[in-house]
Amino acid sequence: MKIATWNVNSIRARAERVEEWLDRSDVDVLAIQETKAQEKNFPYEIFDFMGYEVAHFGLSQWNGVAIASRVGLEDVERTFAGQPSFAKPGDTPVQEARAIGATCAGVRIWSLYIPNGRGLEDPHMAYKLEWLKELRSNVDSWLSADAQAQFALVGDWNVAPYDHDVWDIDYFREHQMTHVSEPERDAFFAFMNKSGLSDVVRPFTEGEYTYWDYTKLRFPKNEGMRIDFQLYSPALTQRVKSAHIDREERKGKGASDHTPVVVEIAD
DNA sequence: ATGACTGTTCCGAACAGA
Repeated sequence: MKIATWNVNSIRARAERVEEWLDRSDVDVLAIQETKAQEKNFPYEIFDFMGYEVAHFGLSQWNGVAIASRVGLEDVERTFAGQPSFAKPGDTPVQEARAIGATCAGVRIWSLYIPNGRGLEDPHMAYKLEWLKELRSNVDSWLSADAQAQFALVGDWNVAPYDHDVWDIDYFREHQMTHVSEPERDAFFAFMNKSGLSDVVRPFTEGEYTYWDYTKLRFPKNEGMRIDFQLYSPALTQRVKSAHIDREERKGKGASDHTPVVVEIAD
């Protein structure tokens, strides 16, 4: 079984590319982030046509996550327990469309779009860190209920865990950029070090990126970042056969700025 | 080429991404 995650940066703008990619990638489950669509605008027909069931969670033109599967799609959950809300001062707090879970062929899949911290001192950074903390508390409760649980947390984590996960760490430090700060990295590594999950893609793809900014010719120069991950529970990690990052999909006109990350597990 | 982006909203400037 193949499980993929892909931040598509608008499902409507990317409809044709998503359909073509599903056709050639032969994945069984695709976790999607940044659909940028409300429910009524989601192009369900693409997935019907390609033989996938799909569950979407979208509240506005921002965020939006989905899971498409051709091996079953059960027990869909929108938001995780205790998922933090965000509100601008004076506005009503809202749980944003950043997490959707479903069980596909016995594997619990979560498609996740971790908040962008925006700036090291920005209120969104505290939101991001709290969001990761609450997510990990769910992981701990799932594993304490069943140490053999098979689940996958996949998506756009908006964290570059190691210095070599960005093209030039000095550039990031000089510009006081997010994604590489110690608190963000601590929050990310806690999923491995404290909760026992595994980044199952890195061993097969070290040195590769998953994202390249549209500006400044970042892709042709291969000035990218590794920020999209698949983190698996211990029992699911045992089933991993291989993984790859589909750099080809970033090429050409009309590509997303992120590219798909694919894992194959034993049936 | 001495700079070079993409998307949504409801028609053009604001916002967001990272």
